[in-house]
Amino acid sequence: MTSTTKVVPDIVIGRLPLYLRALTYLAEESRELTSSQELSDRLGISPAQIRKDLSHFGEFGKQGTGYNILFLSQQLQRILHLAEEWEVVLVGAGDLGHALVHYGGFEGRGFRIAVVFDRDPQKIGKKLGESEIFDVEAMPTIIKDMGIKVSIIAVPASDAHTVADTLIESGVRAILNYAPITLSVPPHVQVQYIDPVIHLQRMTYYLA
Amino acid sequence: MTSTTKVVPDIVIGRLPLYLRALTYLAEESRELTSSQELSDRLGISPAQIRKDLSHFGEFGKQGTGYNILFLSQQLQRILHLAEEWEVVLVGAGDLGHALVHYGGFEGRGFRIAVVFDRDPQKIGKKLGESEIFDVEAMPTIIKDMGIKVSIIAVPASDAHTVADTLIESGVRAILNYAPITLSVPPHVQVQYIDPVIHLQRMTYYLA
DNA sequence: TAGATTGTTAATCGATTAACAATC
DNA sequence: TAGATTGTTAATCGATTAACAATC
Repeated sequence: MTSTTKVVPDIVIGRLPLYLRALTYLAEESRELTSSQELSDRLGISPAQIRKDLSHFGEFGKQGTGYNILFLSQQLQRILHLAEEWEVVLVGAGDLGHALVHYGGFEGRGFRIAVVFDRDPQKIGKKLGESEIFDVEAMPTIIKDMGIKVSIIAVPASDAHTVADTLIESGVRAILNYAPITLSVPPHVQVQYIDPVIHLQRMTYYLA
Repeated sequence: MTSTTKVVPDIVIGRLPLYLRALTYLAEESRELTSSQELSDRLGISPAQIRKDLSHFGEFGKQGTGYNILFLSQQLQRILHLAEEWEVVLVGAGDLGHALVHYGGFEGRGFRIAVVFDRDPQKIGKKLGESEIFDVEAMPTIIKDMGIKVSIIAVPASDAHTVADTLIESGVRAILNYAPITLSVPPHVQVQYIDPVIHLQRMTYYLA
């Protein structure tokens, strides 16, 4: 019998970034303390669940007082491995790629788009954000050299799986996939999906 | 005692668009039939769960044979209210707004960005996609006139809640929110969120 | 001290899975 | 008929919630 390491449920992990985001807004309001009740009001997640989620990782609050906002933020950043900034590789320099590079929301939240690839010769060599656009052919070399572990796929669906395979063989361990396909990846690789149509279709079910 | 209408769990509704997307790819391969096992292989959702999910809405397959791809697609489109195309209002004509308008992925999947708003006088009056960019001040009038029910928020976080409130008072019932804040909305309004950083932070937890 | 709020336990609730009769 | 696969039931598994002792 091997030891059964108590794993924190993935659904709990998925809520931690929401807690962190809410805490960041509270900190901007120059607040010092908060409570599971206040976080609940802001996030629509029950106070009991917030306390239970946090309890998987330690004791971060004080009875009668609540949570110190900066302290809890720091702890969540540590738990989520956001103490240092992750360099991100972006594949796809189309409209979406441009929007992502010019998006200010990565800064201060743990990520920086450090290198961009595309396969279009018209785009290769041009500057995009802090990076030049490189040929996808150069992906394995450059990604390995830079030691990049986090990626964003913003290419058409037809190219996405090939790109994912190349990213993985280049050492990438996390993929944020904007292409509307499910990727098949080995267990050590994390994948998250963003497909706006999936979200819209989920809502229209509830419309008369 | 009021009658307890058996409600289909929201988590089930959330998977239906994935089934529909997979079926669309199968149809493009000119296939006629599929099975819960094949959908499982493509989606990473168990065959039992797929069958159970579908059983909430009727019997769409044949024992020993499986599911007719076009028939099941049609049924899912009907269930999700995608038989007709929804006109969508986009608020925010920045980089993200441009990317969304030029994104080809809405067509044929039930949505069309029919009107765009921004508050920047430099942008108002210019063309974006099939719409002119209108002043956000005109939102209530135009949205009510057009009878639009579905929206996308692509403005900075600081403006997002005001925009959401205006959308709701204009009759919108579904909001896809790209701003990194949780919205507080009445129960008859659906909200879905897209924040790439949340997805990235969820993955880095698993990276050494 | 009185009031507030945590961390945790146990109960409840809900979702997933396994298994199989029905049947194409 | 033999093989395949659905739809459904019951069992299992896991997540959420309620409640409260501990304590700031």
